[in-house]
Amino acid sequence: MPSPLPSRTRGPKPTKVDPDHLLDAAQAVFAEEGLRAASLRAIARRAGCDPALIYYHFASKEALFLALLDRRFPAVLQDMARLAEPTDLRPTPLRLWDVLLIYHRHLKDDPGIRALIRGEIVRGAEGLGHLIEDQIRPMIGSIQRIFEQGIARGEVRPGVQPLMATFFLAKMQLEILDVLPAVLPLLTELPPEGAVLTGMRAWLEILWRGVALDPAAPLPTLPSPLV
Amino acid sequence: MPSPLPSRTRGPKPTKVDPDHLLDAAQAVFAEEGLRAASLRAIARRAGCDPALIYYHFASKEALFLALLDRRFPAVLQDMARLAEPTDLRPTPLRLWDVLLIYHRHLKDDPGIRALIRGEIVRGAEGLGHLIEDQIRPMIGSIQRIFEQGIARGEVRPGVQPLMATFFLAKMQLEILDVLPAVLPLLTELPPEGAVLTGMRAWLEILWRGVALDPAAPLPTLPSPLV
DNA sequence: GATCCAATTCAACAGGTGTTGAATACTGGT
DNA sequence: ACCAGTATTCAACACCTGTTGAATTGGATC
Repeated sequence: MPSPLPSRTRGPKPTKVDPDHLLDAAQAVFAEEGLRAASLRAIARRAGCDPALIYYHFASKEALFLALLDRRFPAVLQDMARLAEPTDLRPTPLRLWDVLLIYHRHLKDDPGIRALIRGEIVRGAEGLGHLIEDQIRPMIGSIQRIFEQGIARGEVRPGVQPLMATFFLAKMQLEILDVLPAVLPLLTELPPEGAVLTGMRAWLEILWRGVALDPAAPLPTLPSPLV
Repeated sequence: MPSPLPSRTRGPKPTKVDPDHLLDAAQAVFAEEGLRAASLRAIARRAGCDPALIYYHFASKEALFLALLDRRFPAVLQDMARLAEPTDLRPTPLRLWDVLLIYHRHLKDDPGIRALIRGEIVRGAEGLGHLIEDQIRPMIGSIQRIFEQGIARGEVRPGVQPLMATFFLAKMQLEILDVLPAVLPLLTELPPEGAVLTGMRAWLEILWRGVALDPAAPLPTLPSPLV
């Protein structure tokens, strides 16, 4: 026995750890710990592999995070773009409600990405330039267009600035998804379960009355999200 | 010369480093780096002293942060309580505008505290219990009362839920202070200087029309903040 | 002048971080 | 049977973190 101990743990596993599985783990850890506090070791532990393996699939921690975003954003962007098509002639409040539903559908379970859109995108993370250009700006453009079409169709007050309204609509929805379920039970006796949906309806009602040309007109019934 | 070198750097400085100066430095670093990333070494560097000195005045990093909050909150709370007194018979939109102005005045230069109110308060930081009980809950209560009084006075729609409206009003103001100056130049050619005030006015206009009993009534002129 | 205390720094600790180079094992092709 | 390539781990690097105990100094008090 010349060699001290032939270790048997190295080499490929019976079932490969594909990059998508790593992204799942990363998403979960980012969600729990926050962006900065999430460590590669924690992510690797979650994925059941060694931290070094992450570097086999991704160039760095930042690249891992960017890959996470690149996986999620296109679907949101696409949904939003479809919603903004001028051939959609439904009442504007219904379309705005759909904006909220799209966020709800795609971002409900991904606080990491919400945190990014929320603010992390502003300061730092140099590699984000392409994301802002390719995904976020068009997404905002889509919502903005819904407001513009609403003005043209005589449903929205002409005094409303579409970009501001977009900012308000989207930002608040992120807050509703993020903190309302945590904050509402702190302030009332309400259970957190219905908090998000309650908040969304209350928000759209106030926002719509705020921007509508005829605020006295009744809101159409807002369908619940499909679960 | 028996001793190698009698160091002359130790001992009290000619001018004492008082705890308030440490808090100033801490606030600045928390603002720039974010809560988690702000290191005691960076704070000490900013304050021009050794990291260990921080432990002479504060028990831990968390205690330092809590002291920072305890220094800022009472003034906000007091302003808000005064504003909510039922003897204030000015039009409700003017009072809501004052809510925004109070946030603007006290939190404009303190992103660390804004970040805390925004979300950090939810997850983690065990020592925050007393703050929520003593400062934040009464603060929210004050705003809520303004809405309730507005309903009683026939200015606000009775359908409006005061707590939800409070959440929307305050949350959005934090977003306006926080990200609007950074995000607006990214999306338009507008300079960041006027972004906050423009955003605040646009926000109050939409929110007020959204909650007013008579949304057609014109907004009173909103005074600019005193700088 | 000796003594005490408050204020400050130094040097180190233990632990965590992102990252890398080398070693290893399995698989498929020739 | 060899070889190449792919996927995986190990062990270490340099650095940063919050925190602490001991050492030091200056001023006030006795």
